[in-house]
Amino acid sequence: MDWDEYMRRCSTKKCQRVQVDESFVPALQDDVMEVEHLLAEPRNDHVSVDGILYFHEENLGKCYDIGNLSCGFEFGLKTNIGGLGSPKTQDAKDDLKLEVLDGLLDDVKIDGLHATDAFSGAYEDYLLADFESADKACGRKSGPYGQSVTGNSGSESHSPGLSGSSIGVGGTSESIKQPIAQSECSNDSLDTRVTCDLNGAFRNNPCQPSNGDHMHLSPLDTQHLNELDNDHPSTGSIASHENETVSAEACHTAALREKRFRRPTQRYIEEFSNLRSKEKVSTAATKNKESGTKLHNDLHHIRLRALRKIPDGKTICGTSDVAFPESKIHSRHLKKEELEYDEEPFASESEDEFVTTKRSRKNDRRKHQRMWTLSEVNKLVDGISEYGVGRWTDIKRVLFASTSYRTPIDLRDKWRNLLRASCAQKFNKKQSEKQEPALRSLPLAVLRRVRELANIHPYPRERSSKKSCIGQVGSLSLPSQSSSHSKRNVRRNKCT
DNA sequence: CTTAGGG
DNA sequence: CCCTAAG
Repeated sequence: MDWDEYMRRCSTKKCQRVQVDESFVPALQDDVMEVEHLLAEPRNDHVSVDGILYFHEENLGKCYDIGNLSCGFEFGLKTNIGGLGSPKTQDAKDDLKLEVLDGLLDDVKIDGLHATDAFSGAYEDYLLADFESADKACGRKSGPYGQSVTGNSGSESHSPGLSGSSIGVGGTSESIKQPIAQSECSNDSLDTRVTCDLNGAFRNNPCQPSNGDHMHLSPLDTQHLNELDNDHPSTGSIASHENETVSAEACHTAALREKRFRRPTQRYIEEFSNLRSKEKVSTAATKNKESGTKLHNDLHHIRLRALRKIPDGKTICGTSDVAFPESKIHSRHLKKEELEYDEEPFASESEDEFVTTKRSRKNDRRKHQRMWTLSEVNKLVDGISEYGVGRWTDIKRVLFASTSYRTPIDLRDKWRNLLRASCAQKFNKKQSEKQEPALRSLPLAVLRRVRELANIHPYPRERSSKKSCIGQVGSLSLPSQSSSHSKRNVRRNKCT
């Protein structure tokens, strides 16, 4: 009954690509039971959309059940929202529904992957990156989100059992590899390709005419998809979609149009990701944010992919420096970003979204320098006071989990600089009033905390030069950890 | 892999 | 911020 919970789960499972299948069923057993009830033949213990859609495809005569299923979803959502008594019933419902669909979509993806190991890598990425946009492409012009799902499942869920059908999948995978190879513009090509596939599936699917059954998904989801797209919040177009039943031809022509001029530029990609991360912070309802984050991450993924395909950073086309601030091709960084990209939820500290790109392109080591904000410094200091100096990885994991930049090394460097700054300030204050540029924006509160911590956790080697500083600061409650005791001892004491 | 230290 | 050496 807990649909809210269910949908939340659906959307949060998004990134855990493989696990979804296992955890899906047990976690949501109660809810799933309803679905099963609606279906005439629940498919083993694997009750995901895949099963549903597969069923939908194979049992042509029972499309009605799908309609029922949709109704079931609708009903559940409605009742749920009603219970909440939210004034924004429509919007909320919209969100929730999208999340459901989103989660379901992911399941479809996963099943497709299971079915086709051969190209799982490319395929997975492709799906993750472009599934939504593809659906958008079709959904916006043609309507039912459900159609998109159906189409995809038609080409994918076939493969495991049926011998001949794997051709379709193979074809798909083949066609996607090429766009990916085109690196930066992969988004575009993939979109159109997927759209085509979808259309093919539609046309071949005898159930297609019956899509009026779950047509009621269309208007709202269309709207939502447009919002997701968020480039053009097409409020007007929704009305036009409202009452018309879109035909398959319409979808087809729409797809063709998409193919012709939908070409996301790099600027689009970048703006998109930035916008996403910014807006999510301020406006977005919490429900929406998973989807948005995913989209954002997808874009990020695309970018990474694009970067990887290019042998040398310099060969990226001219605008790349603007589009990809962190486009320095450095294996270490790529690896790191890739590792952490999925835990990068629209950096809640996107205040510091700007990257200081003052230095330009060439042979510049500090290509993506990011200014440390006050909040970051505070977090760092907190972390140090909690974990001690030297546990940079821990600090990063706990306090900087949301900021994928800022490696543990960065934290350490920053701390080093902070120490230096605090020392310098002390020093300068004593000597003269002239301030070092380093501590211009450093509030005294932070400075004091830094100094305290500097007393408690002497920093390696810095001590020699620092000792003079902190010695003057006054030994707060330090017995005598001065010289002979190395910092290691201090740390060990703290640990144990 | 993580940290320290130096550039 | 980057690189390298050391544990």
